[in-house]
Amino acid sequence: MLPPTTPPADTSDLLARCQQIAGLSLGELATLAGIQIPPDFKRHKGWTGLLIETWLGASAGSKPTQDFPELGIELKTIPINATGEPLETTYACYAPLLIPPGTNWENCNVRNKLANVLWMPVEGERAIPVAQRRIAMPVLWTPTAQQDAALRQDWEEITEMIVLGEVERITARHGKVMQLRPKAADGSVLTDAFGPEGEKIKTRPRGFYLRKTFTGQILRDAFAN
DNA sequence: TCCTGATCATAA
DNA sequence: TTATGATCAGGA
Repeated sequence: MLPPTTPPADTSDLLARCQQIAGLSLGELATLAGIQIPPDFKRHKGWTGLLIETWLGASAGSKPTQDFPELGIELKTIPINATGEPLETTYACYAPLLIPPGTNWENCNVRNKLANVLWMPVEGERAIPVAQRRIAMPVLWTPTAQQDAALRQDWEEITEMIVLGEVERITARHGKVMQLRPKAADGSVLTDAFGPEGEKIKTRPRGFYLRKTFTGQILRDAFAN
């Protein structure tokens, strides 16, 4: 078995590829793809995501679009424990701090990113050697009306603060299901934002993240019944 | 123990 | 510099 060389033709093709790798270990998939296996993720934080991308035929690169543009689907690998609960929050997307006029929940990037997400849960407990961690069953998710409303509420609260020049007051405690946190190589990276008096300020770049309680519910719902 | 803020690697 | 892929790790 080798990784695909073309993008999936359609959604069922994509799901078929997921089924092919479900149950396999990261070590098996990496070896088959000719990819080196790191001892841990201290210096390889996105390794699992990139490995799964190659096995599903996602277009590489760091474009602010979905992983499967023609299918309108975003891929997210998510580390889980033995109970199937998320071990980490999920990065959604980069958060613009100079928000163009006319931006609203309906047309914002984060909603577009989360409209259709293919969740690929992967065993992530640090006690399990990287090579032995297995891929779980995929979950193709679209927010319910309730979930969309919850995301919208958090987005509007956070975005309003950004627009009002209060980005420095936003902490990870804001937002019931989605939060804003630093997203950069380190604390020295700065980008433009607005301050309280409408002046330009420099601040750490931020990203939107989904809380574990939220993603945990998505996974639980998918396997309920 | 868990969460927030910090951090690591890479591409264009 | 922006943006992708995320996980790390120490203080609350």
